[in-house]
Amino acid sequence: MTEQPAQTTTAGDPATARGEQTRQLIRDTALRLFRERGYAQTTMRAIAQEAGVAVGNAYYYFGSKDHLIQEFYAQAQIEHRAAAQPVLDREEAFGPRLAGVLHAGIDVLTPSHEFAATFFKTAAEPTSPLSPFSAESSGPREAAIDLFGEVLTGSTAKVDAELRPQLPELLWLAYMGVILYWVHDRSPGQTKTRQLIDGAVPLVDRLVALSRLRVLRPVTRQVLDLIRTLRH
Amino acid sequence: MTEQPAQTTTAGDPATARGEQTRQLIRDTALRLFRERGYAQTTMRAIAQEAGVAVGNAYYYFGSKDHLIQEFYAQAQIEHRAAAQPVLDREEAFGPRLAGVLHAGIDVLTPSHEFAATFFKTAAEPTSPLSPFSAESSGPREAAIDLFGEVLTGSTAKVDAELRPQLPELLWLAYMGVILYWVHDRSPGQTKTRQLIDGAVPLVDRLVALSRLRVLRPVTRQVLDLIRTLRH
DNA sequence: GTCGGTAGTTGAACACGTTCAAGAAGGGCG
DNA sequence: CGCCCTTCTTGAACGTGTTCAACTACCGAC
Repeated sequence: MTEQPAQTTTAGDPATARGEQTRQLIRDTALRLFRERGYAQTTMRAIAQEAGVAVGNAYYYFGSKDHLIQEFYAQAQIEHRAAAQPVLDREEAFGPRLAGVLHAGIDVLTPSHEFAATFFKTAAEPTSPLSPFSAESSGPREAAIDLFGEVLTGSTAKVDAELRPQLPELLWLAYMGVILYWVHDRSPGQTKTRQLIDGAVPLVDRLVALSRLRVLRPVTRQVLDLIRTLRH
Repeated sequence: MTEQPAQTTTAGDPATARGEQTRQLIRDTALRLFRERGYAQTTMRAIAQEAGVAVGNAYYYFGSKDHLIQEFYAQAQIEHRAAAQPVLDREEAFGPRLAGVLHAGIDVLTPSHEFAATFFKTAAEPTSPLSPFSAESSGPREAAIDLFGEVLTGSTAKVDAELRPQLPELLWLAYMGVILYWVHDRSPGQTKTRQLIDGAVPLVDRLVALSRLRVLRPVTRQVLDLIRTLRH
């Protein structure tokens, strides 16, 4: 609450300084209210009032209510990366690394399960900047794909040479599938999602290993060709 | 436009007669405007005005604007069924039957591509009655699953006995995946989606055939166990 | 210090989805 | 014909996300 005239955050912050505090204040207030009351129940007026600013001020920093969700995205991605670090340090085999990173992602999201469920509708709209496939989301998305790249590069797994460059993105896609399941998961504590991860990872692991077999080469190539055709 | 006091539609219509005409008028007007202007751009006031009724009247028949989408669902499912019939009559092999039914589904949806893209956001919300997984959508959903059941039962394909009962629902799930891709497909005429179908069907076909091999039995069983655990 | 311009801030106003108290229409029954 | 009850219809009013013209705070230039 006390005045903080000097920039105390990391030096060289590229953001223009003046409104940065207000921006963060609005963002933090919004994310807190989203968690407390849910997305639909949190009005822009409530966010503004709670943050002690005018409604229009929130719109100066965030183009719409939806854009506040993108802040949630970015933060979740950062926390996911941090939560995954111990796993990447500890595990060497591909399977445990993948499982660990997937579990870490769900760990991070769990406190926001109810809230996330309601807001994922916005993310699903293709034209929305909130879509995980959109250009506006490319930052967090690429960071996430890189994370799955690390799952791979740090592991002892031997992967088909053609498959390898595609695999991080495919694993990210699988992660999106896990999240889609998680969002719909009404089991207590989302236990089912954990079972999905533990059940699917060994299958993926086996599939990746099989992709190197000579007999399966044609199939592998067929699948990869299809994927290359389909991705943008 | 002329008065039509007597019930001229199929006799024994279970709906209460009085407001049925109004209901259909509102529904048809809404679906037309959705196609013409898009979902977000069509206001409830516009629907009411165009249909010549009061705004509140639309809410007497449809709980919300979203509920009008469910009408679209139902209609699309019926048209899909009809469009699939020739394929089911003509083809015998599993692959062509599946491909034909998938293409028929996209055929039916194509005129509404833009509109569908915007409204799928609502469908993605788990708590929404519009979710394809929701109880309220069980009618169209089960009809769709049955359609894929017909793809299977009418075909000459030999399927693993354990897999068979699960397969229709899995094929429907794959169809949902195709639609998800189609919604995001920005290629002219959604050509990419057609390529997805033509590329993925042979793989599914091969996979289904392989499921019977003794060597792959453990994997098949593992996958089926996982699915059984996960579905509700 | 004063001026000018940019960055930041305000809150009333707008369009929308939705609700609801009030009423109209219709039909069965005496 | 008059009565009552259900079904249907109305449109003003509410709360929401969003916009925007006006205003204020700050900072460098002279």
